[in-house]
Amino acid sequence: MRNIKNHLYEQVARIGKAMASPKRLELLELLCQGEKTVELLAEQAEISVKLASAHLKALRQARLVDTRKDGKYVAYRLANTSVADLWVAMRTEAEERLVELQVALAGIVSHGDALEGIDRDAMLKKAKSGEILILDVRPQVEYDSAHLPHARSLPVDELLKRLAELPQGTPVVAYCRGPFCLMAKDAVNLLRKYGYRAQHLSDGVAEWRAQGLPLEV
Amino acid sequence: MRNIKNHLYEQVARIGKAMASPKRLELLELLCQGEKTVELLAEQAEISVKLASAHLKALRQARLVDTRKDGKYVAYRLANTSVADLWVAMRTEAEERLVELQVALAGIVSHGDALEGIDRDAMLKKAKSGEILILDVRPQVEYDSAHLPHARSLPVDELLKRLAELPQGTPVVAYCRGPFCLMAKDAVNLLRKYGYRAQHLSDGVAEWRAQGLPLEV
DNA sequence: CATACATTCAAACAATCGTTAGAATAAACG
DNA sequence: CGTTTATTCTAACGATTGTTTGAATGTATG
Repeated sequence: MRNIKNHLYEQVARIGKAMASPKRLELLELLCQGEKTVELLAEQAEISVKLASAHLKALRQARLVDTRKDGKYVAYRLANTSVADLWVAMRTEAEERLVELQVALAGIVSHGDALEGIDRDAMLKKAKSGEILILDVRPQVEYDSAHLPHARSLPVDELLKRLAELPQGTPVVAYCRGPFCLMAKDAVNLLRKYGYRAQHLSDGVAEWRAQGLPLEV
Repeated sequence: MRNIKNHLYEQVARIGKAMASPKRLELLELLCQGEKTVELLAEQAEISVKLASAHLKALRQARLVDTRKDGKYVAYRLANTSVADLWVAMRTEAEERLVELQVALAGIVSHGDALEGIDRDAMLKKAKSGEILILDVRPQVEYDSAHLPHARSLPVDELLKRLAELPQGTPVVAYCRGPFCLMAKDAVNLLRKYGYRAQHLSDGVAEWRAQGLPLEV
């Protein structure tokens, strides 16, 4: 009786343990942006390939991610979009409960920089009509994997040299991988320096989807 | 830059770490049933009071639970119902992903015993009209804290001696703390032995609420 | 077939965690 | 005021985890 119960909770704790490491959470968030190789994940999470491999193994043992051999490479992807939802739920809980996190987040976002208390449907409508421009500043491959409706891809690395592509006078809403990703914030800073009206949206595709909103592929 | 990011993920990992221990998960589930003292939690989770206290401390440091001094006792409660939602989300993910858990759960529930693929609104309607009887077999105090609409309290310990209270011929749907709790299953076995038509519902109040369904207090 | 390369495995270390036992608080009650 | 009872703190241990290093696997490509 007690043994059975222990076993049940131990199984759930496997999921918890997999999500109990900051590095693994970062890897999960990266995987929310689409399938990636070990090497790419290691680079983007700024850890060694070996360490990334070890953490990915832990995630795979908890069945949160799956692998696919692609020639020489091993591509990792989320086992299911519900894993992204769980990540978003846990991060949201942390944002609500942990003052330290609130402070840290407040520290990196300047006032007026972020779009808050948004009506997302209204935003989409404006984007559709061209009243605003939604800019996906993540790497192109992540945009290709999935992106917000009506969003245009313009990776933050290329933003400066491709500024001319942007319509003058149209307010820009930039987004990236989510609230912990600083690319959109950087993009907004740069855009403003060049005279654009720009704000960033803290949502990434995972947050968007978790709210039941549509995505484009 | 990297330090900031590390700090952000570390904060979220605090929530993950708190939910990475089977005992703590069991305590969380118990707290989903309402406020409880350390002693009661220790008893119900079948661990020492000291260990319960240590685990509760960890949960409190992750801000998942709050305490309230009640005279001689310290009462713990969930910091918010969203914590229960997170527990349900994580458990659901585990049920979907982990074969070991599926096997274990299948092993404890006999065929035809559980109510599956239910229309919950239809069930409530039947309960309201008296066509079926929803039985809350948890301890009375947990029923008092919150329970399913139209449910009647009849703790499993008292079921045998209070059998007479049940209307003859009305099918019974018993529920308890959730899918990992075996009280409803026990109740169903006992009821059937005495000629009642009975099935158990794997939902507890946390699962019910997580689906956005109403509760009574 | 041999080489290069991506990835994983194995071993090792320090750091952290789960658990128990013993001491310390802190509040109620006689 | 001292005793009892509930809870927490401290210290200690063995077990587990995160990380690095070096070796091993497996797969494309020349």
